[in-house]
Amino acid sequence: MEIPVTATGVPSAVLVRTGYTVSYNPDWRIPNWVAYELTRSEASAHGKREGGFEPDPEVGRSSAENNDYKGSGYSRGHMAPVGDMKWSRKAMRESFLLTNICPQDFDLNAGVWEDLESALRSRARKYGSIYIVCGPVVDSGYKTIGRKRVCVPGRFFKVVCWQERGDWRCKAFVFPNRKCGGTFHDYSTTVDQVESLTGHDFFHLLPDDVEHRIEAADTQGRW
DNA sequence: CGGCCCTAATTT
DNA sequence: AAATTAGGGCCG
Repeated sequence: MEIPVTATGVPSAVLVRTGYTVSYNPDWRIPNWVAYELTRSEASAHGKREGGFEPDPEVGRSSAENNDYKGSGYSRGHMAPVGDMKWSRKAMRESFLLTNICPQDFDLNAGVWEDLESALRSRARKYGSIYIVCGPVVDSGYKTIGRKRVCVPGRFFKVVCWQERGDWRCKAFVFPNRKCGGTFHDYSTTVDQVESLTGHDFFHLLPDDVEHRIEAADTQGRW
């Protein structure tokens, strides 16, 4: 359900992990998207943050390295967050692979981005499984950092869908890659808009009429 | 405070 | 060289 159809013409190596699936872009050295289902029990797990950032051996030389991020002015921002992987030590460890990481502004990472992650865990605990996809929005002429020329995204998206009282619902967000004021609600948009920005097709397993209806609707304020 | 990170120093 | 420890900054 959560696995998108990747935009055509975009380099992609799909890697299936314990807690998430990633479409890795070997040219950009960052993911195209990261997708996973977050269940009620997974979102209820808690424990010590454990693990360290490391290159992904599964993609060989195309992996970003820690040196690329060092002193770059950007943090190593998780796409599938550690906080959503605490139900398994292996899943937690795998979340630190640099194929799951993007150069992200420090204050965005620790600010509204983290806030949204936390809010989604709450929703999963309250309503059951939710399906989460997130990743970068890369503009032409993007900046890079490090020897491996790791792409610095201009924006980040996060789209989610879930079933509530028998109805499918979804929400979408886009954040600029810098300190974002306000709350994550201020960055709400439509799934259609994110599809337009990225070229990916989200939640394509939904019945066509449902997909068409809810992905066009801006659901701001309606959780 | 706990959570997202960072760097430097120290140990092995 | 690699792992661990200690300390710092920012956010909500």
